[in-house]
Amino acid sequence: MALLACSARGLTARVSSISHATATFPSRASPKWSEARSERLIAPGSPGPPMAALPDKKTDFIEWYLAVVESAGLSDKRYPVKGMNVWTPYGFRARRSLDRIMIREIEATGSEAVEFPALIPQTEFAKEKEHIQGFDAQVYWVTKGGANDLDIPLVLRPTSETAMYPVFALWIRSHQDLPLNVYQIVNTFRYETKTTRPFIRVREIHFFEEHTCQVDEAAATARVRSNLAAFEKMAAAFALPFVAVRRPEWDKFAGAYYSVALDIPVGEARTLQIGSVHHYRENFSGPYGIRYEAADGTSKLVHQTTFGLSERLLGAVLAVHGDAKGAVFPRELAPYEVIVIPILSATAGDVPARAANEIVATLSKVGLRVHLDDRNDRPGAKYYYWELRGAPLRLEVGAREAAARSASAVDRLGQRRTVQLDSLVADVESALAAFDSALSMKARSEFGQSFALAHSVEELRDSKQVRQLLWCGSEECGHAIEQAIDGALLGTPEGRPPIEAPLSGGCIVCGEISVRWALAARPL
RNA sequence: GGGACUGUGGGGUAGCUUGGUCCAUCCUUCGGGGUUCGGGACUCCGAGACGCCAGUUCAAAUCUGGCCAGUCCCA
Repeated sequence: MALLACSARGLTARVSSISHATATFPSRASPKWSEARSERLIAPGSPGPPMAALPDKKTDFIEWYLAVVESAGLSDKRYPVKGMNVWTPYGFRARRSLDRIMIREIEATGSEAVEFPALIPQTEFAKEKEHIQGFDAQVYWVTKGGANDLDIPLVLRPTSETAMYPVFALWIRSHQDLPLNVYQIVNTFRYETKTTRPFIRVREIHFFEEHTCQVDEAAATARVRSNLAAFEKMAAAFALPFVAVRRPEWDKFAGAYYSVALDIPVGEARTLQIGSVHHYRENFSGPYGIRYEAADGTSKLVHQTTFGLSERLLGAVLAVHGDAKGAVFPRELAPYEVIVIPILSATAGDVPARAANEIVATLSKVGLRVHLDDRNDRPGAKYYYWELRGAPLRLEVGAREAAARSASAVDRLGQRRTVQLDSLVADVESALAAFDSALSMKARSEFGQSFALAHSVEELRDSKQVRQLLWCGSEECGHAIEQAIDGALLGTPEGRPPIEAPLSGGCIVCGEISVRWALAARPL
């Protein structure tokens, strides 16, 4: 059983060693990384010494990912508990942006923020059988208060159904109280035994969860659709193309009637689940007694839904948009939208610095997230620095621009243009908009190339893409597909499948003619 | 749960086989000074490590045992 205990000695020893940390590369031994490190390359146009390159994204994806997270200064994973990482100032800014987008879109659908406690009594946690079975191996238990054993052990929330639903039962009396749509953004805890990765698989999760109670199944189904629509808007802000997939029976959320997962393709034939929406029907309202008096006077159970997202979205954005130079943030998610770099020189005096200050003042006045980089470094070093950290747009002002009341704007995809100080806000806005649209176009094109049809079980083997195939819906054939692809049957797309093709032919395993589209891949 | 491997400054490493030549190599990083600033500048000075605990030995980064941490493979 997992306890919260952690070696006090280990903690102090390690913490003292990281107290002055400004380091950029992973500390944990990694043979692949050191191989990659030994390959250095000379940065194009660099007169200086050879610089360390990031590992290759295509061939060493995980190494590349870890190096980007570390060297972009987004997370410090040297905290001495596996899977529990430190949010650095820069990473926390990205997290705030993430929260802001989620909050904006969910509140637009009439959901309200709440916060429930992190500790859940075992007695409440145990009420829904499938749910506890699903989480049993993953929960942290709090069993002591000081030196005394607690009479009822407490679960550190792995998700909040069992914390909220006893209270929902108190809140809801009549159909007038419905729908109840609430969400919270809190940390949840899951005892992962597999290898943990910053943002993607962690033990302390920065989690978004919406929980709703509806009058009946149809209303709950409508809520699921509304959540999917809300996510579409969030995904637009992240420039992340995704596919919503109804998971097969054997892979749905513990306790759900059905689960719709939000998946994105990453790398070769791999997918990453970045969120999920669940329809619970009466599966939880029964055990927790969440009933209401209907207009006709009868007592009914509510139908519930949930919508879950997490910091993994940040990982997904890095994985999808990042490149050989490092992270790439879409405008809304970026810690800073605009970086201003004065180009100093002995002959220009303080002219560039004054222009830079004017730019920062103008842009921050309208609420843009701007950062002035006035460190004593060469401009080129700053360009590389902010490219690594994924800043969408940088403005360079030297003597030439200052004299012309302009600045050079270069976006993270390398597009260069000139902006005028006298129409600065509009010019910067349009540069950012152009960058975002180029970024989503690029992502959409890569998304499109990540899927391929499979016409037979044979074609699943050694897939380089996510496979779309015909499936009869049986568990037996599903498992045969999973075995062939050495991964998972993700399920059936909600709405249009990634590849639009006529639904003709039979199940690729058994030949049955009554079929649907399904997707298969190797989850990351 | 079973097996294999790894642990050296903030990051990456050399040294370990054959104990001494190691108050530990190199790159990067960090602090201070000067010069410089349109794609990773230069220079001078300085800072920083053998995972932990025992054992063997005249002598341990190096050998042995235990512990802790991490990585990979299998169930």
